[in-house]
Amino acid sequence: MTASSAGADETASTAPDQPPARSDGRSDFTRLPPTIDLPATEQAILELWDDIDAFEQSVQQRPADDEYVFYDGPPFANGTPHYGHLLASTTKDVVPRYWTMRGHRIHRRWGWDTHGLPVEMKVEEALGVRGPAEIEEFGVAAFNEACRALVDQTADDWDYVVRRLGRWVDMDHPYRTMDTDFMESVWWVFDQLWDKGLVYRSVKVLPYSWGATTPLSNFEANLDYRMTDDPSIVVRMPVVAGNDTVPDGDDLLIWTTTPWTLPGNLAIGAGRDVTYARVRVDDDGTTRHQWLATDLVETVLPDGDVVATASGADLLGVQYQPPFDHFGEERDRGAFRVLAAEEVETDEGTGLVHMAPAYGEIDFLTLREAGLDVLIDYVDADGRFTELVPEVAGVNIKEADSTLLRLLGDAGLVVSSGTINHSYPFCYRTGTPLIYKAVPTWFVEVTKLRDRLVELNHDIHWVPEAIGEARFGNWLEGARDWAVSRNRYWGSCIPVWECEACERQECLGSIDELEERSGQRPDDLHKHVLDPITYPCPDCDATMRRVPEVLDCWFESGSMPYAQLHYPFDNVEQFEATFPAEFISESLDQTRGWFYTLHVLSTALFDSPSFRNCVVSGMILAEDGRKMSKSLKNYPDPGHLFDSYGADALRAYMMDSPLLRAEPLRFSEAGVRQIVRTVLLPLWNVVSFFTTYAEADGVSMADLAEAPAPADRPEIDRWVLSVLQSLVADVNREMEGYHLNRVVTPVLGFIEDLTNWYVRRSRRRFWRSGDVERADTLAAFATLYESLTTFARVLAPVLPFLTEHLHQVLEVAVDDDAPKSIHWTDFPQADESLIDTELESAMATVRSIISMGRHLRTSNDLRVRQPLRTLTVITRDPDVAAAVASHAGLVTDELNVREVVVRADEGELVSLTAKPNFRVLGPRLGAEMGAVAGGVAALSHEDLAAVADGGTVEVAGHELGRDDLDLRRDPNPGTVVEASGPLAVALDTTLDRELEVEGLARDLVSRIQQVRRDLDLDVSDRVVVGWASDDEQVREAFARHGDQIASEVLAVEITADDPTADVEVDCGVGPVSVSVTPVD
RNA sequence: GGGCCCGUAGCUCAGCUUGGUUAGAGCGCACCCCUGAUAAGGGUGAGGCCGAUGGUUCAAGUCCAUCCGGGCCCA
Repeated sequence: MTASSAGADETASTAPDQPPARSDGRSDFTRLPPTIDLPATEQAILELWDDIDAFEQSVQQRPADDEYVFYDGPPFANGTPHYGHLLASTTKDVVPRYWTMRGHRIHRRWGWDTHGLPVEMKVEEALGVRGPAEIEEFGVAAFNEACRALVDQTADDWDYVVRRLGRWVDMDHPYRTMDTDFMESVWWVFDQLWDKGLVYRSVKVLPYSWGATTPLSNFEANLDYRMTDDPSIVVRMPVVAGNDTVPDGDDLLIWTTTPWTLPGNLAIGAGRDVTYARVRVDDDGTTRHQWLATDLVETVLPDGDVVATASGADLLGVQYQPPFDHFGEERDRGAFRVLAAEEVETDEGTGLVHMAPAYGEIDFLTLREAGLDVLIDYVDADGRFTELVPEVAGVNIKEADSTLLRLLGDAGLVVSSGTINHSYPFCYRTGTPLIYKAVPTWFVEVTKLRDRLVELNHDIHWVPEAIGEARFGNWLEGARDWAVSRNRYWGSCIPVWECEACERQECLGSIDELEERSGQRPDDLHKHVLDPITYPCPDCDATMRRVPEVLDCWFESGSMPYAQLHYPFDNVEQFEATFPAEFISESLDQTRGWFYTLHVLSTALFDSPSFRNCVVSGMILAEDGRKMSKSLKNYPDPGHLFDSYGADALRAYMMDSPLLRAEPLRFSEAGVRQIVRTVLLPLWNVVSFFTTYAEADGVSMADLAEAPAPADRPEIDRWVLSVLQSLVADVNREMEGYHLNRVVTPVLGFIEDLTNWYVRRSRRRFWRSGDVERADTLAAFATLYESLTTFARVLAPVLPFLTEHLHQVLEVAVDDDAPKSIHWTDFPQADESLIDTELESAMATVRSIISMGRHLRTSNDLRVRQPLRTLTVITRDPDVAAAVASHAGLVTDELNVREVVVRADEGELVSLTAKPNFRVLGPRLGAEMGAVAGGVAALSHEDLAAVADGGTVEVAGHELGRDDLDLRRDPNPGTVVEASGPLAVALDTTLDRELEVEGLARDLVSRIQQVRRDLDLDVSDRVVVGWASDDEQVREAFARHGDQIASEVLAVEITADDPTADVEVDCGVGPVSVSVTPVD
């Protein structure tokens, strides 16, 4: 796959009409075909990297004392990689590759998130056990070992994909959250929080399955929603201590679908801003006044009369009589009052919310917010009422509904009663209805850290910036305490031991501490190993047992900076030298995930952020705008993309997308294909072009070394080198700012400049048989060589494969001292001395003139081969005039005109018109803008010409100068003129015999070249051309332009009236035949 | 329900921070050119009530409000 100089010998050409090369005439380069099999090339590069140990070397070659720290955010070790992972892996590869090339040593250690519910669920499925009860019956030890085995076996899929993508990361020495060292550090982290008083145990209202006698995760709770019938009742609660708005004896109406929670009612929630109505109802001769949200009067009390309204705020504090009076003593602690609740809905129910804090999270939080630290839980683990509610003690809560309803009815409290058919969660394992129930839970007191979290967030450079301010910042400001315990099995354990008798609690921070207490030193810290380890209570000598919960696996992810190094038990110096990380990157969904937990833990432990730069990427959607879905098959298989287009294309496609601005991308295979067509193939074509002519011309590295210095090269060379150096400066600036999405677009622009302008304009200079100076040829080769090698390095982080291939072909193959991989080289730094902004802008002007000239040719049906006399550029802008003057040859050549002239006055070709410069005049004129705009439109060409020359004109009482107007040039009717901005170009379309014959000569060249191609001649083969024609113009063309034709088609001789001329060619004139015979 | 984000040409996206009157690019499409990069290359053209409505302003794709559709996270 790499070019070797050995194969170049036999094809070196020695053109007879050229001075001998100063080298031995042999090229160091071997011609490469214009087509390339990108996937196959990438495979070969992968092997090359293995052979030279490219990744490891790229790290080791950089100084150990100049480390750049990157943290890998671990993927869950289950399932196979999807596009989100490919995106993350690309970002996590591009940035470290760049900073490596900038001279830093970057260890890139892969991480595996091994714990948590997804793994457990998979194992449950595989083992055929479902839910906690069955797991415990099956045996926690066996279950956990099955989880461990599953994690071990998922690594292989990843290995292939990550390698194929070209990501350099050490997967042989990953950190894994299930390794004992990692888990011990997690203990240490937890113990630090404990010592700082940031850990407490409280309760959290969770989905609970009485069938499985266990709380479930939200994920599990969502697994089995069913439509089901439940009671739907409205109950009145009489006011016993009202206020100015709500008199004693009025009723507050609440609605519930869970009558079993009514005995637990401790408060009623009202929305402060909700409007409530006092409704008079006459029922069986009794008149009642009942309160509910105004919006719901129609629905709940259609026969009532609204007699008053009040806002929710007016209801607060009103005391009422609960429907079951088992916990009356709670009134002294603030219960049975109307409290302010958030998010009160008024589209169903009554707008007054029944609150049973043990059985609803909102209820719990609302009461706590109001300072009511009360919790009544009368439901046992099996879902039965306890003795706290004697009427139904021992009865399943759902089955008690009818009894409770009857009791309420007897008490005259039921306002309405019916059933509702709604979606309700069921236990995915036992099929029993889920309830919400307060469960003991461990918390980290994040609220105490909140201010510091917000402050330290200001030290983090977020890309895009708004994420840090808005999304993450808001989240931090609203942070609540973090529930870190899970009632599960496969995870790090909460390292708290508790005395059975006296409830003494001890948090252990290391295995050493465990050994001190218990005399045991386990080599594994999973639940099934730890739970049997007990020790006597230092206070009362009873047994200390570990609390049963495991840790939220996000706690481990957030502990990763410490735990991956087994800090503080090992690597203390290394940790201190490398914390916090320079760079991390994940997608938007990690705002509340990894980004958050990293930040919370490092703030708590070290009062520091844990990362300095964070690139947040968007979510990848399928092409139809929906989520990528395996069942819908609405996205291409990554393997198919690798095989069809290669990893470089996929990488560049993702980098050059809204994803790097944290916006969603509709993933499209066509987009990947487009990268191949617009980036990879054109770039490769240039390489092929270079090697083809370097070989044909026998250009060697020694020759390139003799090329003129850049400052002494032709303008087109200096231009492309200037553009390239500007690009280098831009790319460095954007990479330093982590704006990865701003890298590919300017790169595309350079490819356009290089291929469609530099190579196209310079093509003849590479062709030694042409009539060009040796120095000029070498300047062109050297410029193109330098451009390609520099450009390859600029692109190396994004396109590691193709650029490596270029490096091998253009550098390694010709220079024994070249670094063996492009990824071992240094990233280019802009050479300011090569940047000539005036030249760049002059060239841009000239290109725009040429583009306008082409337009004129097209619209007047004049083929480019037909020479024309004159192109006139009309401009009053001295910069434009200067640009044309210094590039006149370029314009005449590109547009095939004899001369280009510049003039300032528009004459009869163009009329000046103007629009107001709104940006300038708007603020000055305000409402008069409209009148002035009308006046400006009516200005004459002469008025405007005066303004264009620096004068002024009065419009609607305002003096307007050149900066106040936006001058345009409109072609006058009947002219061949194109106008844009400060200039116009006019084409003289007059043809005469001389021009026509010259055009014909060019056509003849083109036709003869086609014959050469048909004969499969090599680009440097010499020929004898014969021709025969009676056409007068043809004879004249050969007579007057024969030398030129011969030179163009490499004819050593042209024979007129050749009887062997038998190839008919069509030049739009009389019949012509030619013959082309190679000579050797 | 809340926070953040997206909605511009058939498709994928610029432009929105800092409002300025002719809204750009690429792909696709149509037509043309070139034929010594050739299973390439170049040019030209058609194609848009800038998600909707209301507001601010001399002026709104751009700012504000509401709504609709989609996404992520949270409830």
